[in-house]
This record gives sequence, C-alpha cells and structure tokens, in this order.
Amino acid sequence: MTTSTQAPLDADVAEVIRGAGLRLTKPRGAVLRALHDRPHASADDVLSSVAAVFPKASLQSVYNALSDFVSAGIVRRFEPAGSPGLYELRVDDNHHHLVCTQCGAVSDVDCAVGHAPCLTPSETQGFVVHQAEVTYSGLCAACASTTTTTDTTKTTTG
Amino acid sequence: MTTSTQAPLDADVAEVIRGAGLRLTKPRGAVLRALHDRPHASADDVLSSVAAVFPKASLQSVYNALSDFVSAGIVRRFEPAGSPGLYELRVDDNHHHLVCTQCGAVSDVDCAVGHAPCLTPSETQGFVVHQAEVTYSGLCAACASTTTTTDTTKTTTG
DNA sequence: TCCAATATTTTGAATGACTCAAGATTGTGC
DNA sequence: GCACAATCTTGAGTCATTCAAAATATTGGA
Repeated sequence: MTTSTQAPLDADVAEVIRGAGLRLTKPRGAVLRALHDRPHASADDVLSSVAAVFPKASLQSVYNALSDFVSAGIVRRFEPAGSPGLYELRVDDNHHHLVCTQCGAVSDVDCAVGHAPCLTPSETQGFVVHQAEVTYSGLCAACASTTTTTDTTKTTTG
Repeated sequence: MTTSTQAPLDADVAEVIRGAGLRLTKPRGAVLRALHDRPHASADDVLSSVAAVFPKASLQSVYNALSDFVSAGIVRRFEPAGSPGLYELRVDDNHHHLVCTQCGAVSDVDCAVGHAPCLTPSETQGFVVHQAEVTYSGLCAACASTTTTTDTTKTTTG
C-alpha cells in the first residue's frame, strides 16, 4: 500500500507487460497490480481494485486487458463451476484449486507433478490430452468450523 | 429408437422419476429420455430432443426438470470451462471428463478410485475436501487427426 | 521533441445462459 | 371425481461476457 512497496511493483508490472509484447497502459498496469493484490479475482473484482487507482477504467478495459494477458501467457483463467471466470498470475507451475462451496474462497494447491498434464486418464478413447484441470470442492477452514458445530447440513459428497 | 426399445425405456424413466420422489410429468419423462439418448447434453440440447416428442415444452421446463433431477440426485451437472452446463445420468460412479477444446466433444473416463474425492490435495490448508472434479482437455480423435494432417480448416464436428 | 501509425480504450449495445415470478395446469392420494 | 399441492408456462430480468466503432494514447522514428 505504501509507496515503497508500490514503486518496485510498478516497475515489475511494466516489465512483465512489455515483456509479453504488449504496450504499457494505465488500465493494464492497474489490472496486473490488482491480480497481484488479489490472486484469484473475477473481472468485477479486478475492476473494483483498478477503479481505486484509475477511476476512468471501464469493465470492458478490464476484460480486454485480462484476455490480452491470457493470450500472452502471463495470466491464467479458470472457472469453477457456477462461478464467474477467475484470473491468476501463477502460470508457470501446474497447480490446482480448492474451492469452498459455501463462501467461494479459492486456494491454490501445488501439483505434485508440476507440469501439465499431471494426470493421465486410464483410457483416452483417442483423445490427445494436453491438460488436466483439477478442482477440489469442499469447505474452507472458516466455513467448515462454523458448519461442523451442531452440524445438520448434508455433506453432498459425490 | 424403435417402439420395442422405447417402451421399456419409458417404464424405466417413470420408475426413476417416481423413485426420486418426483411426480411423473411429460416434460420430465422427455428430459430424462433425452439425457439417455445424449449422455452429455446442455439444457438447449435437451430441449431439442424434448421438443421432438413434446413440442409444447419450454426451455424453462427443461431447466426445471434438470435442476429437480440434480437435486434429487438422479442427474449430475458439470461445467467445462467456457461451455454451458452439461447434464448426465451417470451419478453413482465417480468418473471424470475428457473435453475436446476444438469441437467440444465430451467423453467419460472412469475414475481409478471409484469414489469421491478420488484425489486428495497435498496441503489442504484447512479445507474439508468433498469432491475432486477432474477435467482433461485436449483434442478428440477426430480433431486430432484433422489437425495434425497439415490442415488449417477448423473442424466443427459437434 | 514532435509525428505518424496503430494498438488500446471507451462507450454503448447485444448475446447466451440461466433465474425469478405469477398465474394456469396437471398429477396424485383419497 | 375432487381437492390440493406440485409442476408447467409465459414473460421478464439478471449476470457474465462479447461485439463494434469511434476516440485516444503509446511507441518507434524523424
């Protein structure tokens, strides 16, 4: 939040964007910083962060920037079922996600294999598999504790 | 497709719906048959099938029936990234999906473990994991062969 | 430093997938 | 066959996202 942490971040951000072959613009810089601050953000989340430092930004610019980043390979998009698309900066490693079905919280889980596809289906039926997307769903620590105390909720395991 | 296969199917369908504690109605029967015919169908796909035997059906009834079935546990909904929700009848086993990124074709892959969650993340960070959703993406046999043979045409083979 | 070329942003509208609501209809047990 | 509740239908509304075209800003070069 302070200038001392912001300044080098700005430099990083600029470098990453230019390094991806993209022009450095205010909206793009703000979008990348937003993703840095909130590692699993929806386009709307990003707009909120961006608007704080650059009020003129539109949701459309956010979508533009995000999809440019995804195409350039510096941002990854994933989409837990029933949730809007989420964007994250971790792209080099092949990690997976823990999603809380109650509050929507998302955590990263490192992949044991580390490269895609980390899993290979038993019978590929002729498919050429490039990637395995793994999403664990359940309850985050906070929701689990509030739920398990006198718990009548049914755990729909399946 | 003939009456000889349709008749016992109708009986099955009725039994499944009633067995789930739901009233048997024309739209519901038609929706369940549609899923039987097309194992990975979107609501729209289902409507197409349903409309053939019951033209009065609306998309809304299809959504109603599908979500009733999902709640009742006789149908499963899943949602490959960037695709509308798909519905399938296989609910008892814990299987996964192969999705073709080019034509959208979906195949089932049996899960080696057989029950959910079939995978356990290395570090759960306090999460109580109920289910692991695994989606393999790549190219189906048809798309893989047309793509590798020096071709630029995109095969929209549903 | 200023310019031109063009990448990017902005504004506004449109789409697809799905949900909400309320009145009409139908299935089911009696 | 009736009554009551479950379900269907119609119509409108929402959310996430994309399309389009004119306005603006960035970057390499003069």
